[in-house]
Parts: sequence; C-alpha cells; structure tokens
Amino acid sequence: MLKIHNTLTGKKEAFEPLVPGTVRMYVCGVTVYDDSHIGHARSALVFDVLRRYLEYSGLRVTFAKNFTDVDDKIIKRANEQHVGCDAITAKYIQAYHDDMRRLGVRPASIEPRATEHMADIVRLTETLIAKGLAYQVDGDVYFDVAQYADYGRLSKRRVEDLQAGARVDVDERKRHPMDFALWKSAKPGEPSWPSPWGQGRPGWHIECSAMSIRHLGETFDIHGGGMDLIFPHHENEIAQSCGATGKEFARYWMHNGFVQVNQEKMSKSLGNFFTIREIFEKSEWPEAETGELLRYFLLGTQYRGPLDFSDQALKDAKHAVNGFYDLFARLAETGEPASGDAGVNPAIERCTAAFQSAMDDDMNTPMAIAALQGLRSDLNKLLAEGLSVDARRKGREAFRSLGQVLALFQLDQWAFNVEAGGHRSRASEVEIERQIAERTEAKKRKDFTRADAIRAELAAQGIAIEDKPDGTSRWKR
RNA sequence: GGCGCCGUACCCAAGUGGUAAGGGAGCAGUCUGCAAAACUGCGAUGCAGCGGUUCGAACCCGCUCGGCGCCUCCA
Repeated sequence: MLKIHNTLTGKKEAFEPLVPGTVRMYVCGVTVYDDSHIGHARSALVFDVLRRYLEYSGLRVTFAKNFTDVDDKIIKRANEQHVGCDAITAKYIQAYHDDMRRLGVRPASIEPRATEHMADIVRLTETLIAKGLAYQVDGDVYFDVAQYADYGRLSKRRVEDLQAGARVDVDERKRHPMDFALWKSAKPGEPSWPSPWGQGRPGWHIECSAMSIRHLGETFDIHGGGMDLIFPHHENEIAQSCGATGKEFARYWMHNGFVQVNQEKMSKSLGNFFTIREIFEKSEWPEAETGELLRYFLLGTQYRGPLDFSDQALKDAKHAVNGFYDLFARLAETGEPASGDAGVNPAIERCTAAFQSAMDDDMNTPMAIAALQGLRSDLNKLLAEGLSVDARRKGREAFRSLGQVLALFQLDQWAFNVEAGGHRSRASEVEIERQIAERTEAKKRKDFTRADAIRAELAAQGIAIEDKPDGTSRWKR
C-alpha cells in the first residue's frame, strides 16, 4: 500500500486512485527558453520513478507533463536572438527531450503545450468570468482572489499575510494585489491569439488548469512539481480549477526538494548553475554511465529533502555503483550448481519485500537502494559458495526488474574506470584480450615480472584487471 | 512581517515514541605470486544546544544557535 506525503494536508496518506486500477498524474514541466539544469533533472526523475513504481504496482498510469511555450522569458529570448518564439521553443523542447533521454527519463504519455490549448484556456477563462471569479480590465482578465474563499489552502498562507509582504508594484487596475492574470492583452511584437477580450496570450497558471482538465479530467489523482511551485503557481491552479468546475482538482499534491550547490539554491547569479547538457559533456565517463551515476546520486536522497550537487557526489556514486556492476560481471560468468543456489530465491524475496515497503513509504528511494545493496551483499556471499548459471541469471534478473523501477542497473556492462583517465583513449577489445592472454601465459610460466608489466600497461590505459581463481582474468575499463 | 525546510559518524544517507538501517572512504584480517574484487571484523553510549512531556525521545512540545527556501520568474 503506497503512502504519499500530500502537500495539501501536510501528512502521509494512503494512496487510493479515484478510478481503481488507474492513475492520472500531472507534473509541471519546464518553460522552454533555456537548457534544463540538474534541478529539472531531479524533478523529472522523481516523477518518472513514481510513474514507474505505480506501473510496477500494477496500475495503469496516464502521465501528463506540459511544456510552457508562451511566456515572457521566451519572448525576451526570441527578441534577443532576432528569431521567432517558435524557433526558441522548438529548440529547447528538443534539448529537453535529449536531456531526458540521456538521463533515462521516459517521455510522459502526454506532453501538452500551452499554444495548442488556446481554446481550452479561453473557455476556462470565460467560465471563471461567468462565475464571478474573474474580471476583465481593458484587454486583461484577472482572477479575483477575494471571491475564492479557499485561496491559500495549499500553501497555507492567508491573503492578508501575503498582502503585508508584497514587494511587487501593485497594478492599480487590480481589485486585490494578489489577483493574478488569466489573460494578458497583446503588446506589439508579441505572439497573440484571439479571444473575447481581444488579441492576447494566457497567464502562466491557467495553462496547467486547462491542460490537466483536458487530458486528465476535472478531478484526477496526483499533481506534482518542484517545491517552489507551491506558491503561487499551484495555489493559483487550484483556485482556477476548483473555481471553474466546483469540484475537487488534484487529490494528492507532491513536491520535490531542491538541488543545491554548497547548501544554496542554484542560480545563475551565484555561478553555481549546472545544466544537464554540460554535466554530460564535461563528464569523464561515457554517456550511459554518466546517466546511471546521475540517477543513483539523485535517488540517493528522499525526494522531499534538499540535495547538494557536486563533482565529489558523482564520484561517490561512481564508487557505489561500481560494486553492483562488479557483481553483475561475476554473475555473467559460467558456474556450476552448488550449495549457494538454495539461498538465491530467499535473498531475492527478502530484497523485494524491503524494496517495496521502502517505495510504499512515500517513495523512500534511499531505503529502496539499501535493499538492493543488501541483495548485492547476499549474492556476493552466495557466489563464494558457488552458483549455477541459472541461479546467476536469476540474481541478475532481480536487479534488472527491481532496478527498472529506479531506472537503474539496466546496462549490460560497466565499461569505464575513472582513475585512469577516462574513455578518451580506448584500446580495442581485441588488443586488450590479446594482452590479457599473454599475461595469462606469463603467469603460467611464473613470469610475474612480465605479468605485472602487462597489468601496468593496461592500467595506464584505464583497464583494470581482476584475476579469477582458475588463472584467467576479467577486465573492465 | 508571514509561511516553510534543514542540522544524524570522516563523507552521503535512512530512521519521526521503544532503545541509532545501508553505502562510500579508512584501518585490520582472510584469500591471492603480488594486486584487484569479494568476504570478516573495527567505527556515533549518541542524533546542533538547552529545557520540558513520557516508564521510555534523534523522533512530541518550548526556547536558543547555525544554514536555506518561498512570499517576484523559478524544478
């Protein structure tokens, strides 16, 4: 039984989907005007893992994640570069997809864009006006916060408090400082769409209400995003959606914590900003392995807590993940039935139970990883007793099926070595095998000087050797 | 001013009332021609500090200290 920490109530609650057997979830994606950073990566991964776990649990998931493709920042960027907004959004949607692919984050089942939902947005705005929850001023439409009694329910803020702390220049035309735009009239040179209030474009919050209702229905199960979206974005979404439909909107609200650098939120002004692209490009490891390390690192902390990113953190992850792939390499070797076989199933069952109860507890991925570490340790011990090919296959399969929930342990091999200069100078496998064969011969002759020389040569190229009991050796980069 | 988060061993990180998971690093040992890997052992009498509630608190309450976030665009 999955329990989820619901921001709405501030408590862990048993998750019960509205329609048994299916889950509808919506996650706020990105505004496509720039490369995504490691913080976006965390949010995307966390909800991808949630989706994977729900599916693993036997539920059918409809997962919508939007692209905000109308926005001030996009317009600004387009003007700076003297290109159309379309060029900017197309470029960064592509970039986002590239980043997610490298990260191993699956595409959502629906990826709606604001510009493709203008009719829904206009209709929703009309409904809010008709219900007296919104008003028109010139060509703009604002949500009337004072008319919506539950405003502040999600973020636990009171309208009066917000007023006191407001630092924004108050638009005199607004009835209340906290009123927010549903529709903005077009300024020259901006993209715009027709509406009953003239040419214009939607405010930020309305698109998510319109798109989630369109694709998931008026009431759906889970709505997620980063902590910073709680206010005002999600608060406003609730006001708009519940205001318009009179029904409950999302039933469970989930928010992931921030990725920080040196205990501080990442920001461009502090110069502590890491894009996903540059992490991959600067990585000393190949792409697939870098993605694996990033995932292991990002899931090593429970999703609601803060998480500090650094090169060292990635290296720590490398050391930890190494241990798993070293085991997988051993499991891939041949073996004969032996006393260890009997222990495999119980070990897998123990791990599976621990894994599930960790994930059930508000997606406690660090604990789930600990369960996998436990299985690693168990299998290493059983391996010492001897394991048949079949038992080894079963062991590897357990890591694949459980790891799949975390997008981990799907690689066939772990082919790199950080200490020895990375992947840039690659020796061919044939050449490596040849040298290893020569070394095996040298060892047979007890010519250890020669054997050690070959080992040193390979090490200089980033090839690590492990001798097996039968006299042959395995290697890895 | 309002709302909220964090502070657990050298590092990462679970645990949120019943007597401190796990990993990485380190040290010692087993194995090995030597390594590597693996395995075994060692490592917080204490969970920022001080009070309080309780038979019992890292977990609940209060205060203090330190760090951070949101209230304006933000994953």
